[in-house]
Amino acid sequence: MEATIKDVAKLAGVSVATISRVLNNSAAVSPETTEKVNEAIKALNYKPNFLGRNLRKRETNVILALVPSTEQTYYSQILHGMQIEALNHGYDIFMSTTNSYRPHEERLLGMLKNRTVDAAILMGTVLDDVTLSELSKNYCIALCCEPRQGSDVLTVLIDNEKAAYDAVKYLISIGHRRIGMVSTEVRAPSSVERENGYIRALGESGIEFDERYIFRDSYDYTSGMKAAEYFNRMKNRPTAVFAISDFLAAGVVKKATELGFDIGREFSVIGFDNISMTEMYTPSITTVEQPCFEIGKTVARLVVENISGQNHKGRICLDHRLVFRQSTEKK
Amino acid sequence: MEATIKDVAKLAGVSVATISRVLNNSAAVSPETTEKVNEAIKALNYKPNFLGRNLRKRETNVILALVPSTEQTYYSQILHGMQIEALNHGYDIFMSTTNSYRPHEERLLGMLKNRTVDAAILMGTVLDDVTLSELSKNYCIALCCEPRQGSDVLTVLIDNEKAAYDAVKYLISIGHRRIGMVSTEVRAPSSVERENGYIRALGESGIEFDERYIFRDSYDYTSGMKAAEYFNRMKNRPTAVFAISDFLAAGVVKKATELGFDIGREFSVIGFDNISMTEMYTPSITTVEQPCFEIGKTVARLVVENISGQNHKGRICLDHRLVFRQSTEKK
DNA sequence: GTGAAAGCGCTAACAC
DNA sequence: GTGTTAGCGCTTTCAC
Repeated sequence: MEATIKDVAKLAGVSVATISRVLNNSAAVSPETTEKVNEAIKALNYKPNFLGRNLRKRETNVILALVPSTEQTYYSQILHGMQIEALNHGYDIFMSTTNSYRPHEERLLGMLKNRTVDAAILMGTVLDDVTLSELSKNYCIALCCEPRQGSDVLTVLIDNEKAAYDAVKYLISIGHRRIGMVSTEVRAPSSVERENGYIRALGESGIEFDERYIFRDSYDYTSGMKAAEYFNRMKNRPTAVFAISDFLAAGVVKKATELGFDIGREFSVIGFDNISMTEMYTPSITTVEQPCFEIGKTVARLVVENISGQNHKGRICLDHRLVFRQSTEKK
Repeated sequence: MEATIKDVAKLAGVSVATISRVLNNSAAVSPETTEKVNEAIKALNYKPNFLGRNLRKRETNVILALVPSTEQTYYSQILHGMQIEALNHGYDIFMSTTNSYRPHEERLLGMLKNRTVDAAILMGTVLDDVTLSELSKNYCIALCCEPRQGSDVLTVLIDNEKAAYDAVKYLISIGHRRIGMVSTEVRAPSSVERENGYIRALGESGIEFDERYIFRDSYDYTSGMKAAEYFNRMKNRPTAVFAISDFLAAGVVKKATELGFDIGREFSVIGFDNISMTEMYTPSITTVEQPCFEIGKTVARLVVENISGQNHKGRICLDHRLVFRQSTEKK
């Protein structure tokens, strides 16, 4: 059996209130008493039970970070940023995966309701807008990277439309006119916004948009390979491809290489996220980088502030940047 | 203000004890009463406060999974396995990162002491053996994939020595005699065991072990590139390389390709972990696969059983397997 | 089958 | 500066 605050009080010869005061530095305690208390704490190897504390204080100092899966390594730096910032404010970040499966996600969000956590940050969700809005009325939640239309839930992310626009504009600037895009059938808002950026960049450069230049399938790299095959079979093949994720871009590069294309300035590929693989790949892959660490820090800070009564909401956009690598380079 | 069990009791016209019974199915309650209670619960949109429950029951049904960082995607399937299995037993898995930084790890393990979590699973630790053993006396902890010598803490993993042995034996079987190894300066037990397997495989095949054929540096792929450069400068260059991680293997492949080596049967590379990149890479990389999902399920199950009073300890080994890809194939 | 009441470990108001 | 005490929301023993 572990020591409780009572045991410490008894040993130190003071009341439990005094122990609590020393523990929390919540009121003045005389130096002599403080020392006695600290000795008793050490002697009993006492650790406060947070269940008691949390129940009493109605808070846990834990923030839940929900990701669809940990397969996507770009979450790594976001998580790191959240953790560092949260720690600064006395909070811990716990991560869990929803597997993009509604019952899992609902179970985890139930932890807001049963007070297991103080807040939740969602990096993607399978909930509908209504459920999400309803939830945000009563609990402290935020979205990270993946926005929801028609909801003013606090959301920290980049401007996906502009990021895609910049990527495609760059492809145009190095001479491409027929530019394919690899997207997903799942209409995630970030994907839709990236498609819009692609379309705007073409339009501004007087290139007619042709729906057939967008290939949509799943998220994994085999879809990128399928995309490369698809583009290869077209009459007017694209000479460049913009993919909404690095996995897809890698698939395109892999298959295009097999098909004999010479990846670089002549046949260019741009991905999205700047996961570590893009640098390790041969050829290395040009990509759009999200400021993951900053995104993580920002969303954690705002969520902590919301827990303390503030009311940040709506979108907070941070700056993306293009990272230039071999897949768009002159040889 | 949220509804509490008292509010529900009042509305349903019964005692709080009865509400609790209905909630937990812990004792017989008449059908009529049950219905009244359920109606009141629905009417008030009541959700039990787990802080109260947890305090009273002295448990949280939460298991903490600690990883050094989420950069290593091979944790993904382990986590998934843990989650699925834990859920079956009514537990949730929360993950947090230690950044291989002792204060962070200690803070997180403090959650065992302050009862924020019921158990912890460590996929790597920076704690010393004594601290770890001491901790395991009083709390429910387990190690996953990364063992500790001289500790009988429950550990679920593969036989790293045998896995490395198998990989190197395979390289020998396809004709290699000069085989380099890429390891890390940090003497993680799993790395040491893999080095031992490498040495045993050479010995059994009558190949003299030469310390210079082991290149040790850091974990990331640039170290793999350095290794390739190092091996390339040797008089009797290796014709094959076994790396203790896929990142290192990818670095070797990348640099060796740049140096003009033709990766495959003639110059072979084997990695470790089977992260998704090994399949996406060009050439795809032969590697040792750990049964991650099974490892996750197993450690979660054993930990849950330990929470309920059992005393599993020591090593539990699961089977690895070699995944053959282009980096060891005939062209 | 149901209720009363104790109490999990802690904090914080209030009294002195 | 310190102690007394109520009570956070829940489960569970013990009566009936």
